[in-house]
Amino acid sequence: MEGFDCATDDPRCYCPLNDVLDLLGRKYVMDIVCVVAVHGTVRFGTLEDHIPAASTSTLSARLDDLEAEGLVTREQYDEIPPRVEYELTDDGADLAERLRPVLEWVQAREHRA
Amino acid sequence: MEGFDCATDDPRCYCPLNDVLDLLGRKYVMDIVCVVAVHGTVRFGTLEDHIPAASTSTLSARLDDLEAEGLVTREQYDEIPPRVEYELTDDGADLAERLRPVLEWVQAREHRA
DNA sequence: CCGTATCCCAAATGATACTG
DNA sequence: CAGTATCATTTGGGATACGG
Repeated sequence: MEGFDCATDDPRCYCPLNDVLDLLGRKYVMDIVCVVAVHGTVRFGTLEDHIPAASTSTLSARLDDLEAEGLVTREQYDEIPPRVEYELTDDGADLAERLRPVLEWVQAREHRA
Repeated sequence: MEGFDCATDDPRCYCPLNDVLDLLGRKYVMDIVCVVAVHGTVRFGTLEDHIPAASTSTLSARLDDLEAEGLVTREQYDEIPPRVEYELTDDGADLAERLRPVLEWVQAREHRA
């Protein structure tokens, strides 16, 4: 991994644990980012349809986390029935773009297996 | 996310949950991959030094998982004292390469904050 | 040195019901 | 529709001690 900003002799040379990485390292989070990225803008119910393994409460909690981290925005429309749209921020889109090669690799690998 | 192999109307269009993604989405796993990638080959104790937040048992368990997924190899030398070297497989190195932009983004972002 | 075995605890998720 | 609240449960992870 040449070029990676990391002096190999420093015990803390690796990309250290932090909030975003912790968040990414939680169930469904990469999936959520991916689904939002693919849709551009997406409603809560749609997310549930796409990630049926995640419970309502978990999905909701992770979306809150993502919003708090500034990776997604939540737009609420006061209609009846209510409608809420989630969308990636510029920052979130940047992350999604970097995540894509990883997800493609995961997909390709599963296909091989 | 144009170009991502995913039809947006399919409820399962996103990169689906699978074993590798689950593994990546666990505490310290991306860190472990990164540390091994940076070192090329690394001993257990060194990994512990680099990721002090992870307990011995957790580190050991994740390394087993990574080996089972074919992402790292474990080479044991019957010396006294014993020595074990972990190394990325070709597959693991491929993943690490794709992970790098993500980790750089995480690092850069933390630096901004 | 490199782990595994145990036990324990906290955190994280699931299920469900209910509300604006 | 889009959640929140609550409760139960699992699972993951920490600490420690011991074995090869």
